[in-house]
Amino acid sequence: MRDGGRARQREQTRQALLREGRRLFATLGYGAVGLSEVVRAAGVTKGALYHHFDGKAALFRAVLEQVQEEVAEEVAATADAQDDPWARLVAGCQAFLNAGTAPDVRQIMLVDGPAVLGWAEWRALDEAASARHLAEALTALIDAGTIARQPVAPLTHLLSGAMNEAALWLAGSEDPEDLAATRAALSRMLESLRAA
Amino acid sequence: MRDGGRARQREQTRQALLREGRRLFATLGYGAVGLSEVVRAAGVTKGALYHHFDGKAALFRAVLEQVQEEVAEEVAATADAQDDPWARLVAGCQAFLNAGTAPDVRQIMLVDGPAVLGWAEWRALDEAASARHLAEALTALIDAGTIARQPVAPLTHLLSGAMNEAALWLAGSEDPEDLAATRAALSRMLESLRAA
DNA sequence: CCTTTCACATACCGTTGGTATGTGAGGGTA
DNA sequence: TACCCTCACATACCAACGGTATGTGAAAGG
Repeated sequence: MRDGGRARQREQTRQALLREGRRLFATLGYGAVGLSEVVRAAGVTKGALYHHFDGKAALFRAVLEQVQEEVAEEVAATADAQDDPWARLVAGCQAFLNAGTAPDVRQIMLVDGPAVLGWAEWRALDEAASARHLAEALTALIDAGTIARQPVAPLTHLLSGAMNEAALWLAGSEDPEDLAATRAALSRMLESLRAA
Repeated sequence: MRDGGRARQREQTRQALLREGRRLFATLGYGAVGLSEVVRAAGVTKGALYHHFDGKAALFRAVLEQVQEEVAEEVAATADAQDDPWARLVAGCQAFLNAGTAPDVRQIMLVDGPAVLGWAEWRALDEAASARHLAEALTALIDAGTIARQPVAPLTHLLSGAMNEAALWLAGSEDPEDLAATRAALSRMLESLRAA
């Protein structure tokens, strides 16, 4: 009775499951995490977990959505700080490179995501969260004549894949020079799109 | 006594496990495949599987190595048919795009691979099988002055990731126009590297 | 022919994801 | 305030799976 009623407690439990699930999925990987560990860390039982989520994969999906939202938000914030559409594209891409090197993002979003949910569903989530912004930015640049007119979907996937893999590599790299070199190479890649 | 001795039978059993494992991993995905299904399809028991492999992940690793060898061989063959170093790079990249759309390659090498073996080990295998060739081709082109001098590792990962994701997308795409558009976009990307 | 080895088969175990059922504290209603 | 229904879990349980320990019969070696 100290704080709010049932709804309060419900949300609190759900957040605890998401928090501990995310932490364990990120550190151990999806396959190596047992639900017993998750519920023990969250201070509840399996009954609570199955009351909030449909199963292990559903919990992971909820965690993944949360991670993707955070990444998309960070990328969008960085991009929107720029005025020029072209500068927004470049800044957004580099912001994604940064975000992708975080351990949570790396393991949950880039490594386990496609395998657990299947590539198609993972793609749908990624599309809704961040790839859509990339496609929109490219479309705007094409309409403005900055980039040669061409189908955006292939370009989106090529760039998205390039950044995903690069982020994965950078996350395991110790040489800080690699980040600068990758940014430079990515910039050159993007720059090549400007000419007709 | 009809055919060769033990060694013959041994190899036969091993190949049967690899064949059925590959088929099931490709169609159902690693997580959805039970070892009982594999051994039943191969006509042996779990004893045989654990006599040949250290476990489920080891079987998957052996299957993955086989898939990667095939892809690398196909890519190398296509590339080596070209005389010009630049033409070899372009032909090799497009051959990889083709190979990556095969269902086996898609599921085993691109989706489950990183999650099952971990990204680092998956990368090591990929490096040994195909990414090394890409890096060598880029190095040769840099030494020849065709591409501006720059670190090859970032470039390799950007291109490798771009092609992986593109292949994944193309595998699920129904529009045959997408393949042509992707090849065109990839060609433009590669072309952009020529200028200094 | 005898023995050893090898390539499996059989039987079994612990753990894990998932389910079915119990329960006690809200919280609306009279 | 007494009642009671609902909801947010806890408890108890199960089937299936990966993995292991042990048995076995045929092939190689002497």
